[in-house]
Amino acid sequence: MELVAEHPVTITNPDKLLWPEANITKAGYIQYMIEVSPWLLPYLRDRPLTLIRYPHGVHGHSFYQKNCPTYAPDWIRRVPVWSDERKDVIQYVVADSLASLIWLANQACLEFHVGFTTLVRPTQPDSVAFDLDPTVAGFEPVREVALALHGLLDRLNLPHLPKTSGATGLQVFIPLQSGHTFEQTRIFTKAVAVYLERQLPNLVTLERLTKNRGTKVYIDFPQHGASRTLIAPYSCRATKLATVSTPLLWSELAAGALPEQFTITTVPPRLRKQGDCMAASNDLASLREIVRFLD
DNA sequence: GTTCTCA
DNA sequence: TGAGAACAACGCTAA
DNA sequence: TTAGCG
Ligand SMILES: [Mn+2]
Ligand SMILES: [Mn+2]
Repeated sequence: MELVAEHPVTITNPDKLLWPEANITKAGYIQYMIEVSPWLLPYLRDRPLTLIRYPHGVHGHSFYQKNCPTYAPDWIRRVPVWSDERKDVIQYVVADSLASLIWLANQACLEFHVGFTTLVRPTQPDSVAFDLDPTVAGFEPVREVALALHGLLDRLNLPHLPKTSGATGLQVFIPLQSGHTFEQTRIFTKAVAVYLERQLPNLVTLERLTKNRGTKVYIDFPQHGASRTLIAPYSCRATKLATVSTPLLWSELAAGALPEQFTITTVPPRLRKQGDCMAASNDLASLREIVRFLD
């Protein structure tokens, strides 16, 4: 089976079930990519990809892939990035077209993870994210912590919005003006996390050891770092329900939205009807004043 | 999913 | 001819 | 330094 976008792509095993419980085949996954590409591609632009591949579906063996396979067609964009530890360059894939998305989907890349910088300004984070991870099943504590964080960021007059991770937690993003450093964002994220832990001691933990977290929500503020990544907005997750990392309105979160409501099936019609609430706001934050005060 | 290597 | 392996890796932070 | 984490 062959699909033609900017380039022709041969689809192998289009009927293979990648998400059996959700009844999503590879062809269905590619259809999702085609439908959401206008909203997904902007979040992948100029960002080296960390991919997670599931060649035999979400229940099969998986592996991370950073280096672009040598057999990829030459129109797949590769960007060399030096890796200190490996003492070599990694040829990262950067998705710059629908055809790239389709080719990666055929490779069973189910998850697309990206960092906080782009190739345009590789040392400057263009957003801050608070990663809220529940320790035990149940979304209500996550919602409660997120809404408290919302109140705080509102009082600081910083633009921000939530997105489901597609797994069990939530991320709160602050889009930044250009010119910030990771040193500044580290000071800020840590101060906010410590503040929330004090404000909600029964609900929030900053404890690194899982066994010491009890049933609290872990504010994973170290996840905001130079070489760290988070699931990209509108990327699928390798979950039973084929959930999607989905930006939400605060009103939706306050009204009881749940991560499992946003899936490969529900997200395309949502985007067609309501558009992308993350793209809708173009307000950028400056942390300079707050960081100067904290420092 | 695809390629490569070793039986 | 076919089975099996490889396909990432690092900063953070507490101890 | 390393251990444990994501
Ligand atoms: Mn998370
Ligand atoms: Mn996390």
